[in-house]
Amino acid sequence: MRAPSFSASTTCKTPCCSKVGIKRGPWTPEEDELLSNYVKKEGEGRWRTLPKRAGLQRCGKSCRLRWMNYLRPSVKRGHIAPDEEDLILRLHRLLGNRWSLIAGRIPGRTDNEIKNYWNTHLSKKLINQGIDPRTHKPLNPFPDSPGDAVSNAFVPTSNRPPQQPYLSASTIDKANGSQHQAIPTVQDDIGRVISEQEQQRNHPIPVETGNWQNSDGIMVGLHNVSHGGSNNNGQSYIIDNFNNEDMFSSFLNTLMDDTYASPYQRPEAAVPPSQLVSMVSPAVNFSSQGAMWDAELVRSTLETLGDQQSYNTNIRQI
DNA sequence: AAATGTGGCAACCGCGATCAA
DNA sequence: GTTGATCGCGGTTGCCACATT
Repeated sequence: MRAPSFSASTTCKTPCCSKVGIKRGPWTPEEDELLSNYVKKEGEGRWRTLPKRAGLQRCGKSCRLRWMNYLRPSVKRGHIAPDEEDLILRLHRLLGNRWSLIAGRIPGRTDNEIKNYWNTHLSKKLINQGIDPRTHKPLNPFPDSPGDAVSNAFVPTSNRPPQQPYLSASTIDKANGSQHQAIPTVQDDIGRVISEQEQQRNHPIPVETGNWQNSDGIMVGLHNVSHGGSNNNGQSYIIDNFNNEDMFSSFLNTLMDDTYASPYQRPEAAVPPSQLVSMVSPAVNFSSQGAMWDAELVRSTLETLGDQQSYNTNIRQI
């Protein structure tokens, strides 16, 4: 918590924060009430002019943050339940540090809360379990160990030099400056696709948080795929323009399914190659329509898992 | 009991994206 | 096409509370 203060001039360059006399620091109950009443009456948005209209000596950004992270009625406060924690872990593995996207799939939780929880609890927990919280891969220096099989399931190994850490594109960008072009990861691509989907719909894509059965034939028969995502190497992943939300949610759930995406709680659980094949083969079927699962990823995953038969049967001839 | 260290988290900051003029 | 305002996001800071020395 910060001590309350009034800014004479801040380092924030936006006009809303450069005003002299803007209050900073923790919010008082009176301010909360003013803001809460105003937003309930007038609705969200127009944050720039809101403070004046609501009678607050705060900048618009501060008002928005307070509303979004604390005052919104839908915000659920308090202890993060084990199932929420598992969901955060799986979504982070899928999406990286895209806190707003993760928060959009955990009802009542804010991006700030999830980010804080990750930084203070989950990253340490993973380290204690010998898992790199950035990459979700084992911290051990032997990348060919069996434990990597699960982690490699969604890592485009062909896109990056061997043993290079699985950093997000933005992290690589910042670390390298403009010297090197960032390599988009699968997390980046999936995050981008989800963002685009959500922008088209103007609301988050719902995701079931309960048990999800990875039945045979999932996504079989999915059509109307107009184009797929691709990285700098021209490799395609998935998948734009699902023809309805349920299919996209099913796909996302497929990626998050415990049987192959949650090694944290059940590290002994093996990934059945046949399950991976059933997961990816429908996407491969789409290749003729312009979208496909990265074949190299499928190949390397299945080969790592040592199931050449499934690979030969389901993938190679396509 | 006082000093110091650490954890937790609300709030701030700066940047990029978007949009309207 | 350009510019400026605004919004939203992710990273970071700084303060309080509690634990440890």
